Amino acid sequence: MNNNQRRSDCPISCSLDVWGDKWSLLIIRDLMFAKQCTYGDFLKSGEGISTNILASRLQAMEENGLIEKLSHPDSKAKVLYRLTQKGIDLLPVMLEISVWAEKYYDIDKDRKVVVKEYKKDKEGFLKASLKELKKV
Amino acid sequence: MNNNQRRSDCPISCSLDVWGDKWSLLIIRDLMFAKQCTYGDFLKSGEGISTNILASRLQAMEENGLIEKLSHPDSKAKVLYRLTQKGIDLLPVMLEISVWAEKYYDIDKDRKVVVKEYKKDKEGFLKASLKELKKV
DNA sequence: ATTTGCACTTGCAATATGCAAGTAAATTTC
DNA sequence: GAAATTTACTTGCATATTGCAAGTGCAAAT
Repeated sequence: MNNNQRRSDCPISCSLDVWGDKWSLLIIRDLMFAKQCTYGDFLKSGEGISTNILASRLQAMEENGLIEKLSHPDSKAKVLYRLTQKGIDLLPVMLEISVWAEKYYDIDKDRKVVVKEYKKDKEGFLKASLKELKKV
Repeated sequence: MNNNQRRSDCPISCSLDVWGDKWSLLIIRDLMFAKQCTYGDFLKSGEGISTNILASRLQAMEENGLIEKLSHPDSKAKVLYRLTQKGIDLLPVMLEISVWAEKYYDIDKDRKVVVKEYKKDKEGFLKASLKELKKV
């Protein structure tokens, strides 16, 4: 799949090597909103990722330390995915992407509210959200 | 190529539809640093984009209003590419990506300096950089 | 008039994606 | 307790995208 060679030591390039595709950040998004997700939860997301791509992205992101697998308390058949600290640290990136998209595209109204709150007091919003994400 | 269908009205998804691949943000990066670039300048960048991919990305980003083409003052054979306001507005995204990468990867020391400056006073740094980018 | 530089295009092989169907273990249902 | 269902994947194959190398056409320099 994705061999883990860096293309350069540019931070943008490094980042794209890790999550620069059409799906990885959507998985991260789901985890940021829901905190924990099962494989099936990701499949249910609106964009319709196909199951083989989902499996390959989850594996790559686990190998790159963005997410981790946990055993589900309810059942051995289920797996819980969760963000690591490295994954949680993508929050500011996700929020700035949202701010940009909100300026130029029609986006979901719930997310518009988040953007508005964030813009009002970026540092404060980040601090509170990070605290919340780290909780579990 | 890239048909311009939205996958959903999620801001992350919208954004990825526009620049979510391994190359677009590197082109944006070059333009943010150099302000103006020719086709040949992009080809010379460290990551080694191939010429057909470069052409397709430039076209897509022009169609999506991130960049624009200008005639080169020196020669009719040359073309200058420049960021539009929409492209310039990706600056906070680029900076937060850099902050993330700087935390987890070994990055170029010049970029480390930029990250350090940005983190010291985000709003101030942004304001100054935006002003500088809009100048030309 | 010929060569060089610049911005692309084209052809083709290699890789990645998307869809549909399949598998294996764990759980639920009868 | 056997059979059906749920869950997390894997496999096969068609299609789309990428990457490499070579080619084209116009402008400018020699």
